[in-house]
Amino acid sequence: MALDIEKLQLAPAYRVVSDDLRRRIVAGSLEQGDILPTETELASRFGVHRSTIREGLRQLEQEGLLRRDGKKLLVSMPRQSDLASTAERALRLRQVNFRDVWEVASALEPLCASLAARQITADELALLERSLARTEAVVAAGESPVAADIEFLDLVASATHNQALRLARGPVSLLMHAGYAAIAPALPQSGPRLLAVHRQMLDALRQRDAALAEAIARRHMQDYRRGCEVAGLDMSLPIPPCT
Amino acid sequence: MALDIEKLQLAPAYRVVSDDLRRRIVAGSLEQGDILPTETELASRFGVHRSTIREGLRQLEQEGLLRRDGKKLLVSMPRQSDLASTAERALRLRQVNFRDVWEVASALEPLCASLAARQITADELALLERSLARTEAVVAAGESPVAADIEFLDLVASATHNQALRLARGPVSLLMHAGYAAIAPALPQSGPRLLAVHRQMLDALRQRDAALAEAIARRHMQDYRRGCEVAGLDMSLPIPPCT
Amino acid sequence: MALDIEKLQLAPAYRVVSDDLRRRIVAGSLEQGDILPTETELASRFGVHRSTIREGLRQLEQEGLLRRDGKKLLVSMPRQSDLASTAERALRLRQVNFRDVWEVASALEPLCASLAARQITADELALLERSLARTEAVVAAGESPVAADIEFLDLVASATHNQALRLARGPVSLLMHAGYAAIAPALPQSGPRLLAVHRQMLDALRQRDAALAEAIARRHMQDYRRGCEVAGLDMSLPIPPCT
Amino acid sequence: MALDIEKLQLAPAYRVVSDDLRRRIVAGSLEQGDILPTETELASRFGVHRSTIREGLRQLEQEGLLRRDGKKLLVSMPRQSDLASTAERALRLRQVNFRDVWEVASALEPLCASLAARQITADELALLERSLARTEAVVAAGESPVAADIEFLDLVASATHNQALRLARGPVSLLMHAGYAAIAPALPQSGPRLLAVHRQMLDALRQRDAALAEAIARRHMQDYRRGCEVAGLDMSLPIPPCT
DNA sequence: GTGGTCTAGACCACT
DNA sequence: GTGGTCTAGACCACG
Repeated sequence: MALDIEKLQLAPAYRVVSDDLRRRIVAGSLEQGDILPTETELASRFGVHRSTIREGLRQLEQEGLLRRDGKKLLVSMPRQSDLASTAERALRLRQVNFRDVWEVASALEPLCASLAARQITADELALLERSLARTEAVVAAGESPVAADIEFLDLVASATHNQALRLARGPVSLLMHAGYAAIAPALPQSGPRLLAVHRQMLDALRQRDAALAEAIARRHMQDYRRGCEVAGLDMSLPIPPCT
Repeated sequence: MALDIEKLQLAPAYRVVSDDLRRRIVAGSLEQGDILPTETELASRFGVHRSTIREGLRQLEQEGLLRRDGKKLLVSMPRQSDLASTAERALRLRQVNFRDVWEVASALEPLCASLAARQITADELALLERSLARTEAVVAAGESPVAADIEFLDLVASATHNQALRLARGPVSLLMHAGYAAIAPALPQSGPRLLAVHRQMLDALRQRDAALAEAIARRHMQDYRRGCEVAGLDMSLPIPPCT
Repeated sequence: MALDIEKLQLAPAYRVVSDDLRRRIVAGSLEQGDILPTETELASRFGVHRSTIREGLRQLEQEGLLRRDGKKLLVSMPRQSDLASTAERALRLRQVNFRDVWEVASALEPLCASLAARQITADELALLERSLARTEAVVAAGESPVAADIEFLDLVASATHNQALRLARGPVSLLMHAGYAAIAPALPQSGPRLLAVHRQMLDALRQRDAALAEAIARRHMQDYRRGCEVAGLDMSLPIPPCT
Repeated sequence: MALDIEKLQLAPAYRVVSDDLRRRIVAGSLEQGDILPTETELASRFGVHRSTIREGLRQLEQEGLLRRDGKKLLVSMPRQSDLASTAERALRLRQVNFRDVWEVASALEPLCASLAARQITADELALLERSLARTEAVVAAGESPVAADIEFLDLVASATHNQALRLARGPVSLLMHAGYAAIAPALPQSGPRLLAVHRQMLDALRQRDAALAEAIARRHMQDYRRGCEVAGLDMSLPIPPCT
């Protein structure tokens, strides 16, 4: 009597559902923008209860592969911003400090600038110009230029057309934002200084001058560090957990 | 009779639960490794149904703040590897190409090397030595050195003690891995070459020579690009969606 | 977007276990008398908890495919007697009456006798002789001959080598037993009368005289009915639920 | 000091539960169709864990005294069909052959017919008429009349109002069905022939002619045997173990 | 919220 | 050590 018994592996129904749909999305048999059948329909197709379907869909939504638009359930790409905020939260929890973030940003932002100078389109230049105009208004009004800087840098990053780069700098950008917001009030000059940098960067990009753009970005990052020193901020301090 | 009725809390009960627990975790009153009470216990403490508790816990699990070990529910930090694999999947779906990934890696890996040279501990050096020994065995056996390279670089990244950097390079590392695996079979010299780089890097780190380590990392990244050329791989090709 | 989704079929682990083992038994890869591994061993082989194994084994035990002998778990055939007692209980619950049982017995016992006369072996004849001897002792002692009659008739039924017949008459025999036991005390002659019938039957079987054996069985059944009349028993009364 | 110690209660808790409930059912304090409290409720009433309750309930379910309808647990009688299928499986495992089954059926079906002729009600006659009409349609369509024959004979058996008889013939009927299904395709005349027998039987029952009904049933059984001969089926072959 | 299922671990009795 | 029993708690699917 030789019993050759295999180990059982039992996947719960909701995981079978989510795995099946994920496979179809990744494999391309469900394309971005496709509308899924109703939950009831899916329930009857899979032969399980609607709750089970919902449990599976929940997972895919959180992965960003599905998105709800009104009542419709659309196949979608995970949004860079969703991933960024998740990562940002994780980093804050791990008590990442300003210096760590700054170090990474110092590597990525010049790369962004350099690549953007090579890849940027006219449309993207126009977007940057509009952003610059808004920044001028903000600075003229004496308001905090932090949000404006973030917007500008995000646009530059977009202009690289490098998804991996955008994804990598996403959370770093958010955290730099937080750090900058902490010191900006103590630096009355930060607004005009920022504005000048943005103008130089836009010029460099217009001229497709990658080396110049990169140098400006590098200087911009140095400004941050100098700002911290001037403001008396210890870069070893962790960025506080938000929320 | 004047009824002063409070505005209804529109936050669903499960969100109250998850927010409360998240606050305790973030505030440190629940520490990493702590075991939560049973769901039943939580349900009675919060005065809600167990299903509600479960819904709240689910949210925290997906945030990575809770982790199940067997039946136990422990407080935990989000794992870098989880975030990395999610991000990796997203990038593959967006059909990121080898060049994009390589560009980012070329910025981050030298930074890793440089910082690691300054921050690495004796223990971490020992880990790298063991990794190198394994790589030697793998290369001697003529097996693929891809996994060994990944392991080595991950250890270097850990030695920076920079969470932001580790998180940013996580998905990039996974994708480089995939790209390297695609070309390695066509490059019989890649094993010995890799081994030499690892040895040089370990030496540089031992000597705390940041500039040298950075230079080696830069050269390592150049090797990748040259490998692609030799293997005839078009770096504009998207990395295929896995799984 | 054509979604061709298969219905999920999720078998619980304990059913996978029982189905797997049942298949092996029915297919013959586990033979009657084989000893199964311990529950703990099975649990580790299947990769599930012992409780899950027990749940699966329970099913097979109740089907009669497994039997416990001390600590050992043996592969076995379902026993006719188990099925009979289950059926007997069901019939009592449904308040089956003496007449119903008698009617069925009147059809089956003569058939038993007839077939036994054709199929009986020497060994079986010997068993019947020993049974007859015990009956003589019982009757001589003035004890109740009910059990003796049951034993004799069961032996005759066995001698038909017809499993379907044995199974069909099983519960009927048990209930006749109960009915007979109710009236026997009121019939002092029943012992000797029974003994005479057994002797005649044994003779008929020895001579392989199917017609005679059948006639004797028929008469035997008539004796039961007459006994009821003599004892003043209303055959429409239900046989009481036992236990 | 005299210690009078009672024998320990060796009955396990789950058995106390099942015995208690069985007693209530058999005694009638729980009637057929009554709904039991939830398992949780029973657990708290008996003061044991839910698993223990479940163990007890399982026993009663397998005895057929309880039945689940959706989530409800109702008191019920054991179903003849459950017992029949268990017995059928046992017989197949024991490799019962066609002849054995046929022999028993030859004794029981005529008895059914005879008793039914005496006991049948107007309602039951109407059911038989409807069954006959369906059979006519099936035969006219050239489909297999096997299921129709089973239905008709089961209705006749029901009309005897003899539970013992119905229970005894249950598994035999199932196995005859299997045997008939095996040969029916080879007998193009079997449909019309069957239809004629059903019509005659219905007439005999309408006229309450027990002797005629019995004779028709006897002939019907002979038809089966002849069918086997015509189809070239060896009646000594075992009916194969199903599933 | 209910039942079905699974895991985990414990204690006892046998042996 | 093995099986029998019991408790506890958790996950899952359904409604």
